[in-house]
Order: sequence, then C-alpha cells, then structure tokens
Amino acid sequence: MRRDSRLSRMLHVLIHMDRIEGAATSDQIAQMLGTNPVVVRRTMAGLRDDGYVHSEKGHGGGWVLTRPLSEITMLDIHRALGNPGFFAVGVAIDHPECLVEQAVNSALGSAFEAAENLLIGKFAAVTLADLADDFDQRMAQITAEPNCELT
Amino acid sequence: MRRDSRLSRMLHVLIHMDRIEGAATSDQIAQMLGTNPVVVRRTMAGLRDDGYVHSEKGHGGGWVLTRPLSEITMLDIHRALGNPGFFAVGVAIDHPECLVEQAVNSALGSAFEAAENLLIGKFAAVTLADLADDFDQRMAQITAEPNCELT
DNA sequence: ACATCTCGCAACAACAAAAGTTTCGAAATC
DNA sequence: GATTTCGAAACTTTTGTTGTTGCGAGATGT
Ligand code: FES
Ligand code: FES
Repeated sequence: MRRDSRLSRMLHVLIHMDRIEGAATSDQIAQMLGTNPVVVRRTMAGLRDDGYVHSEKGHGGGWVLTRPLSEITMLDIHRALGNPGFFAVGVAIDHPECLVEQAVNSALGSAFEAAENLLIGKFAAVTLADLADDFDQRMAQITAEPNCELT
Repeated sequence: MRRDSRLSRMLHVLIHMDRIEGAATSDQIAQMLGTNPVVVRRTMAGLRDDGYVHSEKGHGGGWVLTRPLSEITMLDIHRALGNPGFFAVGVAIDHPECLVEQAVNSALGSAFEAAENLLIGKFAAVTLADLADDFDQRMAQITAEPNCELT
C-alpha cells in the first residue's frame, strides 16, 4: 500500500524555508520535492489555512513561515494536512451485529488506538526547531555539500 | 486512503471456522464477507502456506483449521498475510543526502518504529482463543440472533 | 500602462494498487 | 462420469492519489 509522504515532505520544506532569505516559490519547492508546483500549492494550502505559512503573489512572492519553528510541532503539521489516518490496516465492518466481528474489532481497535495515542504524543513533543537542531548537529559532524537550490 | 481489512476479516473467519462442523467452502466464506470466492482463496493462501488452515478439494471440501485457536495469535495472521506495513503515512526519500531530510525522517522513523513495536507486542499477546472467549462473554451478556449461515 | 511573476482554483488526465471477475485446469467425492 | 471445490493466471473494474492544463487574480517591476 502506497504511503502518504506529505508530512515528511512538508517538515523538510518548512525547515529549509526557515533557512533561506525571502520567499520560496511553489516552483522551487516542487523541484526540491521532485513534483510540480500545483501539488505543492495543494499540500501547502492546509498549512496556510492553519496559519503556519503565508503565501504572497507577484514578483518576489512565494511562501514564508509566519511563526518560529519552535512554535510548530510535527503534530501541528499532520493536523494541517487534514489529520489523515496513520494506519494502512483497519477493521472490517461486514456484519455490524456479529459478535465475533465485534470481539475482533474491539481487540484490533484498542491496539490501534494505543498506537495512535503513542504517535500523537511523540509528534506533539517534537517541534520543528528540534528537528532543525538535529540538522545542525548532523551538519557539525560531517560537513557535507548540499546539492540543491535551497541550502 | 483505503484501509486493508484482510486481518480483521481473516480473524473473523477463523473464529467462525472453529465453531462450525466440517469445512467451510470459499463460497460460504465469501458470502459471509460480502465478497467472492476467488478473493477468499487469494487471502487464505497465505494462511495455508503458514500452516494455520488446510484446504481440501471436492465434495465436502473447503477450509479447516489445522490447530487450536489458542495456538494462533493475531500477529501470526498478520504475518501470514504477508506482514503488510501498518502505516499509511511514511517518510519521503527525495534527497537521501540532505541532512534536513535525514533529521526529519529520523524523528518520524523512530516514532513509527515505537508505534509498530507497540502494535506487534499487542498483537502477539492476543490469541484467537482470547477473541473467542471475548465473543462468548458478549454472547452471554446479550443473547443476540446471529444473522448468517455460519453461526 | 504594461509585461511578468506568482498563487488560487477547478477541471481533466494519468497512474497505481486493491478488489473483483472470468476462465481454465486439477483433485476429490458422489 | 458428473459434480464439487480449490489453484492459478489473465483480465476488468474500482478507487484514490498524483500530475497536468488552463484560466483568472493580485503583486511587483519597467
Ligand atoms: S532538499 Fe534538503 S538540501 Fe536540497
Ligand atoms: S459473519 Fe459473523 S455471524 Fe455471520
């Protein structure tokens, strides 16, 4: 089953945005992500609606962060993307009145609920500033050459 | 994103199989699941390969359990279905050498790993006999009328 | 003013994965 | 030998995502 990588991509983008001068255009971001600008706008629309970024038209326009990375958690971005379900596996509801199905789905459901709560807790605990710090540490260790337009 | 409900369905089926006389045909199971026999065979093939069920051809043939429910865990069935990934959300690998991406994916990856371990632990701890017991308790509480061929 | 850049939005096309269907064959029972 | 039932391959349908195209609106530069 194909995986939704929007969260990973958006986190990546936002941290880069924090490090560059001025605005990043949808085109630049699209190239960085190996996709096209319309997809970028579609994805970032959620972040804009939730107030994490702002978009500006015209010359020198594009996307800018509207608040410091320290005030955005991974969970915030997940929510801004529409709070998509984390799981590719779920319960079947073929016979809602069947007690076997109920017993099975209750066991499955509580396991997934526990896993989801764990994920939510972990995501809420990490700000983008934490990720940026992690990046700095990695950068300090090995001085690697970034290979794309946005450094 | 569409969810894989094979695990839920197979657990449901196996517990029913334990309660009926003789073999259950792919056709019967398909009706119970609201699908068709070919899909059932496809899905159950994994369980057969891992030795949880046996299939017999010809008159009176079909599927039978090859071991007691107490010796099968939810995790066993998940594995028998090809050990599909639990998550619908995953990391993007657009620029493997980008340290920002690495930092992001490390944070995401460790969260998913923890959640997956939690799920595996929970699934391994529940046998199908446990689910059947849960069913019995539900049955004892409310005496409901089963509505399908397999009671 | 006018050209250019950039986002916003909607409609459409392309693609991929899962599920469902059809068809044939093989083995077991009646 | 007829019938039941699984096994497997090929094909179609469905569904959701992603990518594309096209037009319009707002902002900036000349
Ligand atoms: S995409 Fe992260 S360095 Fe270019
Ligand atoms: S499907 Fe569970 S009772 Fe019929």
